[in-house]
Amino acid sequence: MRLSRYFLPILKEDPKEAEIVSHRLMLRAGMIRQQSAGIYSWLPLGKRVLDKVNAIIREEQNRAGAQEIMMPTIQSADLWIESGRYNDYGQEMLRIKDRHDRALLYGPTNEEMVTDIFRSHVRSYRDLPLNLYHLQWKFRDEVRPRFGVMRSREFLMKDAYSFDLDYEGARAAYNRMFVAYLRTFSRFGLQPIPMRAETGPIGGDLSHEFIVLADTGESAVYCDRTLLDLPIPGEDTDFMGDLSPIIEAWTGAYAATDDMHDAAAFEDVPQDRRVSARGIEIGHIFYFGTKYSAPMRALVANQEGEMVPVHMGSYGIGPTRVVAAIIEASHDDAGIIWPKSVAPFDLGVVNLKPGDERTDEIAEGLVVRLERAGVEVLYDDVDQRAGAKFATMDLIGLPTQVVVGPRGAAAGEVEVKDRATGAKETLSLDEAVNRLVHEKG
RNA sequence: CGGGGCAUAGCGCAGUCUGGUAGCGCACCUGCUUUGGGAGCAGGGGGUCGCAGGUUCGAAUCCUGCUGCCCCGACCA
Repeated sequence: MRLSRYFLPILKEDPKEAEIVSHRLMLRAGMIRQQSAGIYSWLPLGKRVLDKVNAIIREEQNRAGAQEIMMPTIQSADLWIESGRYNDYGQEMLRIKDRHDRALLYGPTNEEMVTDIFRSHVRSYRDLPLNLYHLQWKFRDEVRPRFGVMRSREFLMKDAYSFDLDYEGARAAYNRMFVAYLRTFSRFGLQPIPMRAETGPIGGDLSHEFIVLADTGESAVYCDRTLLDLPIPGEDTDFMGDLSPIIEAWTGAYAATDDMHDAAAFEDVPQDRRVSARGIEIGHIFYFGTKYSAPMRALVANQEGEMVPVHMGSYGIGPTRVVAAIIEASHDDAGIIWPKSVAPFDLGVVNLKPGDERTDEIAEGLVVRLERAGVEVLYDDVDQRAGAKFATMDLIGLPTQVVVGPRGAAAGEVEVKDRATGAKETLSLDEAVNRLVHEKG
């Protein structure tokens, strides 16, 4: 992609409304635009990151046996009246009337709807376990949206919903999502810490929040340092097998958010292992049993032929929030530093002197070779001074920058710079291509 | 929802107190020079001053009402 043709409205100055670093950098890097309080458009650069995040989520959900569906944003109030939540949910629910004066709502979550889908198609325990997930926009009419997409009113949400015959089955489903979450967040370059959580309005009695530590986190969190060193379950994890040893390892040490904190229990953690920090919640998983299946009569026949309500769980990740969390965890004074897995482009090629025959030839040849090899390249062919180009590249945070200047071009050399470390290396064209294609691989 | 604040060009701001034909920096367009860390000079384009009323010969400025947005707190993925 040529930068001269790319819609990247970067800002040199800090927008005054942005208080936290991720919000500021997302606006400055031209990733998002606020349309209304807590409602954002995603511009090309931001959209690319969001797509990468979603792709990883899908891979790991599918790996864990979940199946993707898509449910509407607009729901009928009827289902919510049935579950009893229409009155309970309160002002956060955006309620709408259609032209026939029928009560609709913009979905804040989808337990009722997925339960309806389930009950209308599944009759037997033989069809279980089942896990359906979707990625969809949700709306919660927060009293005070803030921090950009970290706490917006409209936000993208991946929600998975599991259906099992009994508690044991549901527990296994919960464990599968638990492991999938560890893998997912790890692939974002984040270090997830599962913490026991309150179940809130979703209900239920088994719940974990996945927290990443960040100075700007919304809540105080406390945990045992050993959790920071646990190995992430590998790609070869057998999701059909017994995952409980993994879960036990990850839930054995102390970890709690502010509202669940037990100061006395925390005292039992050796002093040098106590971590007291701030955290961002990027995922939340619940087991809630028959809370919805019972009132909504989502019943299946068990082996004895009795109709029993299914045991359910729900498992959320907010991709839009995740993008902000990644920036909170990975940036410096110059801008964003994307982990390779979610970077909007693999690398940027900076042509320091567009219009110079030799420099253009080297830079464009490099771009073509890299793109043919499947590398995603943002090619800065804009006629600007070097300083401005470097500042832009640093701001948007592509993991690697390849600088092609007239001096190096004459010698057939380019400079490869690592955004995170700042390390620069001068390489021949062929060396650079080999290296960069290999790193992408 | 309690408390505080802001609204003037794409962005950041001055002008409002004390009414008199709307300004600065960045960005944008043209030209020349410049060219390895956000260039310089010259010229140029762009604003119903959030909206609606009112006062006045005259309102960005004074008065009334409304709307939007931000910050602190309570609440939340």
